[in-house]
Amino acid sequence: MKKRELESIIQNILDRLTEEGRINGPARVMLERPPREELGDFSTNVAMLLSRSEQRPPRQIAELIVPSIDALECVARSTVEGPGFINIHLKKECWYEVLKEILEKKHSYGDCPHVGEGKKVQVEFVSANPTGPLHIGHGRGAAVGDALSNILKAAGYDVTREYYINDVGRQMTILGHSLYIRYLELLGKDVTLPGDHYQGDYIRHIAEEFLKRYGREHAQTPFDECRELFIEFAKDSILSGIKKDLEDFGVRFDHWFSEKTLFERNLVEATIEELKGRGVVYEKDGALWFRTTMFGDDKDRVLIKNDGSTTYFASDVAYHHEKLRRGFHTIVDVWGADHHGYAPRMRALLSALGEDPERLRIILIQLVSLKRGGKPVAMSTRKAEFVTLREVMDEVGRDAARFIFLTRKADAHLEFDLELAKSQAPENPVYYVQYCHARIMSILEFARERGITVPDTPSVELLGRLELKEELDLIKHLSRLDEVVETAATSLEPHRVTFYLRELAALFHPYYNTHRVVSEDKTLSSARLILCRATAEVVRKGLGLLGVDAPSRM
RNA sequence: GCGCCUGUAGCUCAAUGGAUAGAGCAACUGCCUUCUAAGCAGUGGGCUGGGGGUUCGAGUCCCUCCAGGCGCGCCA
Repeated sequence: MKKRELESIIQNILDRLTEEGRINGPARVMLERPPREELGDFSTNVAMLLSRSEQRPPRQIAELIVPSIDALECVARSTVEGPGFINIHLKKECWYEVLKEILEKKHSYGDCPHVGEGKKVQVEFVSANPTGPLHIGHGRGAAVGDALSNILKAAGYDVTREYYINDVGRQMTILGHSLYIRYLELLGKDVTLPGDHYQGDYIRHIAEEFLKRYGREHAQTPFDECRELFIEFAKDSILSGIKKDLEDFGVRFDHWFSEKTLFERNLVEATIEELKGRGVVYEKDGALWFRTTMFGDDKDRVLIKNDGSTTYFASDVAYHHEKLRRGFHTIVDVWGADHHGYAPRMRALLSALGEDPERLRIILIQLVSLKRGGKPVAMSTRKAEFVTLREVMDEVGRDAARFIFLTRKADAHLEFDLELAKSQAPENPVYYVQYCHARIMSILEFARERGITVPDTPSVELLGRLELKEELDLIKHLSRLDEVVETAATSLEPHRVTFYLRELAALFHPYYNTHRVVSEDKTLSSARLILCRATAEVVRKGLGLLGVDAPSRM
């Protein structure tokens, strides 16, 4: 029995009672889980919600509803408790169908296509400037954005993953010039890298590549005559490094959107014209302003500076206009938390264009504080002392890194301890869940060797052998996967899946420890193997949503 | 000064406005001749930063104060 299913059954009961005039209704039935298991499998507060309009105490209303619920096929009993909760205990036979469903649907179990209904959603994440390698903070953004994309897809959305490349502007010039200086340095010239340039060693490495490709060809060329060459070379080199890092991290984007193309296609200009047409821009002090204060922003924002160049914000405006034009129902932007101040002006843009600002959903990724054996690791982007995603991946492994990034809400600070993440000790959370899967695979292998079969379409009699409380608890938890996917998708909170998986593993491990799956009792073994298979299926599915492998052996 | 975020067990964090607020780690005590001990069983741990309000009901919503973080450029 699935929550959603029972919900609609009980909704029908209330609609009928309303029709019959026994209550004034209408009421929306929402099922929830009681805090303690003695209180039943599900509960509803509908009587309490009706109390006001009915002018009666909630318990009285509840008593009126309960008989109809009690009469349902799958209900063992339902009771009124506390201030007016209706608690529902289901018959255990109703839970077995969950196992059948899992074995039938396999990898698609847990999907809930009715949530997204195929609506187009774009998730833009990472979008780090192509001026240096990805650091650990980008890694968190990548893990969150990618897992969220997986979850949205499972929830029935048509998802596009996009990376926005800031490949124009002053910092690109500085990047190119940094490479130029390092190149001259390699040629033995007496040059120094200005303080506002990129200091990292990676520029030196790029300079070596440049030297290999072009030799001494540009030893005498003034920067102004070869800037594009240096900029492009540095950018391409860094970008391909970023792509490689992300690929190794298990993240693949559908689109790499270049800011430069916005200008090439005149989209920045066109968007500004559109805003002009809507009467939300004005000139002041020689600059062109977007009146974002009309839509809840603190102050108006400049689009075109008094020197005639456009601002970074102007590009963003054009980019988001373009996102809307591409027909995305919802646009998800994953930003570093330090950019939170940009939210009001971006929402203002949607409002100004006559769109519902709710179509833009912003996820803020809080800082990762890196530790090593409990001691903080200093990070400063300026000095290029930061720890790169590559280093973290190499040291702790992809799975551990991704899983740990997803153990917290995105907007909560995350403490990432390198020692802990790479340790193969119990305190490492990723192994707890993966081990559950590996363990089950091993049990299935063991059973196979003994010739014990696991039917694909088990009979109810066979499943009826699963009578232990631990077994029913496991099944009930397995039944919740689609609820978790739905909530994670609508709230844009992938960490919910992580918590769900930990709970699932926490039900399986003790079960394994106290009861033998494979025993002399052939039918019982068979039934338990089905439960194991279903559990493994759900673990694999859940880890897959997080982008983490489910190993068969550990 | 203004705005946003955070404040929950010793530490790191959970908890669609629901009932007696939960995990993990750390601490302590046990369990491998068995389908994987990367596991399990047990023990302690709390005025959810303070105060007010909204309502049947608040960790959750509103106001206020306190503490911490971040943001407040014709920078990118």
